[in-house]
Amino acid sequence: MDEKFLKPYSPSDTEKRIYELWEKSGFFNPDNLPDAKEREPFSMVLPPPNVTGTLHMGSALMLAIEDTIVRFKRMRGYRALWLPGTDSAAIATQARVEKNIQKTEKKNRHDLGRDELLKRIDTFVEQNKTTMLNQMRAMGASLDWSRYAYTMDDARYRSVMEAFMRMYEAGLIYRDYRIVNWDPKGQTTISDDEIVHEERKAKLYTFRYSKDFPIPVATTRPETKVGDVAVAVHPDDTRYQKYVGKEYDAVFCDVPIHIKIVSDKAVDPKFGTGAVGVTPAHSQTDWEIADRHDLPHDTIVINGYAKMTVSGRLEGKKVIEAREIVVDWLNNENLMEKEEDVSQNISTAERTGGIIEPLPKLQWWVDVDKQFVLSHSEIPGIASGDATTLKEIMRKSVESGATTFVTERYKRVYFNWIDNLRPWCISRQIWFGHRIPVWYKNDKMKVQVESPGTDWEQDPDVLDTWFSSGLWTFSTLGWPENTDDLATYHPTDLIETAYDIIFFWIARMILMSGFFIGQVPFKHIYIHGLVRDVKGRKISKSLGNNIDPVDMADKYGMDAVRLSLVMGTAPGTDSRISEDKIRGYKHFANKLWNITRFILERTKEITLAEKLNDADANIHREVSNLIQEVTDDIDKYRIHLASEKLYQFVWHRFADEILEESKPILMGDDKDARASRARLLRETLDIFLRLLHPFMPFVTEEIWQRIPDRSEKLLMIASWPSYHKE
RNA sequence: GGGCGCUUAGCUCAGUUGGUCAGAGCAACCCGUUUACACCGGGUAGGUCGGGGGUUCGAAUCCUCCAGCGCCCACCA
Repeated sequence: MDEKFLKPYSPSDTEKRIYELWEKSGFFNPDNLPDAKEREPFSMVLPPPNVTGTLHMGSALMLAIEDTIVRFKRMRGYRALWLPGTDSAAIATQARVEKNIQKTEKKNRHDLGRDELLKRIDTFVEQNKTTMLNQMRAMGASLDWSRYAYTMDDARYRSVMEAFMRMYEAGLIYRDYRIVNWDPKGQTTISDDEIVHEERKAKLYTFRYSKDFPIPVATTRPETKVGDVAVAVHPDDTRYQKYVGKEYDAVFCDVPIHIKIVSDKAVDPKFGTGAVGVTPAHSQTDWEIADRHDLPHDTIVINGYAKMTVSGRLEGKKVIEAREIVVDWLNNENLMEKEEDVSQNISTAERTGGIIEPLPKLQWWVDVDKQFVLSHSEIPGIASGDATTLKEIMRKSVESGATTFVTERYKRVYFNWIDNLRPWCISRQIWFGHRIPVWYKNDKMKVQVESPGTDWEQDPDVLDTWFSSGLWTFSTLGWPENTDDLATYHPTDLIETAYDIIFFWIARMILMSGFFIGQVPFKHIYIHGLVRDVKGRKISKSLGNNIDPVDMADKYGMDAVRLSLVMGTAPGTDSRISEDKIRGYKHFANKLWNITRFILERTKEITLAEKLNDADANIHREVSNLIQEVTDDIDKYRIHLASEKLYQFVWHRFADEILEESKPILMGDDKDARASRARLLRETLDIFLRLLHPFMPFVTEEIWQRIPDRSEKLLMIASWPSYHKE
């Protein structure tokens, strides 16, 4: 017996060495697996972590689940590909770098210029990337590094440009002047789903524009009222019918305004006074009302820095200051009728926390409702050559079952989102990202990747990071080229990700994959929940409750960290992590270590029986049932149950009972019983190592490398145990 | 306003198509150090599975109502 077994299992002496053994074997690349060509493919892309920092427990959970599945599939004989990558996370990354520079050098991005800022970002990204890839290795992730992709690398750049061009040619990408979600803090537009609503207390003011104005209106944003062009009332509201169509002039806080009374069904007669001051340039709803009534849209009174642009006492004031000034003015003029406290949802930018200022801007959009002809379609319900829409692709892909949610309820969440989907704003006023391939000269515009000539100016904006992420399942496999990888591994079999990016990412991948290759991007969607701290709180920097997975692995071993994340964590539900939990699973790794020691020690001088006796055959059947259940569980992605069953059986059935009762047998006089039991124990150990390997790859491989009679050299590619159907 | 969930032992949660599903881990208490492991073993705890009603031969598991809690979406100014 290997002398190592005489001491407790030491993860820190083991993990790095074992990972190198795997990586050097070349079998992370499925094409190197024995008889690769005969194997059925299984593929999965890693949701690329943002290069903004280091891995957190959420990423660790994701890696643990995915690695467990891909190791299982590999052992089951699949040509298993797990494709690694990292994400540039445009806005988040640029914001981080800008902040650092602001702090250390007191410079903003304009002081540096576009080229210099991008250089700085590249340096930052390189550093983080190295750290993160090493962390993924530390997790034991059996990723095929030969296919590593980064959202901003050359191959992905080509895919993104190609995608933009094709969508533009199909008329799905267009440029439009309309209200956008402007983030004054990040100085960029963001899409609807990058908004986070925060409930805050606000005051609702009821006032009149002037003494002779007939209708009082209510607002939470008095400062925008200098941009009003109309008052809208509900068509059925009898109180105000007589005023509809009338026009009034007033000077509101030094600003001359012209107000027309219109009737529009978007107005709720029961809210406030039943009359809305219409501010087309600073409200989505109002912009649409203005559209319907042919009102002017160009009454911009707030700029991109959230400051007032009108002249008079409000000039240059921040919106918050302007609000107070307007309120004072209304009170002084006796125009204020009521002030009441209300709570309202305020829109903030997910990445920067800035309060969104709706502003009209000329931006690029993806039209999800426009019809186009999908020339090639493998999506059930849409035939090749059918006219369809992006929204329909998203709907049919899931409705038809071509792609399924492992946790059924997320299907309804997904449909709910599609139903509310509006045009997707894809241009961002930042510098880090894929620059929009559009060129301008005077009032001419060309859409192409290469510059049309020296006197043409490229659009300064870059694409929403989710635009390129949406291509991920196929851009990583070589699209737009017709590669073998694409033919072999797409659609991918599984996507595994957190529920907070179903809309950002899952839906966009379905959209993009459907449009560009007429396929679903993946057959199954496994959604995992958030990892919370021991008190159930979200893990965040400000709370300082982050537990670093690699730190924990240094203390307790990565197998323990992985088990603590996976055990009892049902798909789609949040879980809690604590150091105590991790410590507990370290004990399990050691238990397995000692089980091995016991078996090797106690059976080394016994010649194994040819055949199991009846008692041992019964135990073998028990083990066989376990194999069946565990296999079935993992096949159905119930890895939380599979791991618990294994833990339970190995420790409390096998070690506590079977090994205990084996002691007298192995030391007894019955030679046949001894031989039979020795064989049972050796075989069962072999089976356990295989079954446990996907969950705790390091300790199982380490043991495997040290047992004398193993049939296959590397546990990582050993075959999954078979079982007899009852 | 719309949607999705949660409520099971002190704590954290499992419970897959309704029938050994009333469970696990941790914590607690008692006992044990005969050589695999003290990173251990044995034992103990009695939770009417949030509440009411219903379907069923049978429900934690399906339906309905009620009470708490959470999340997501939404242009109520």
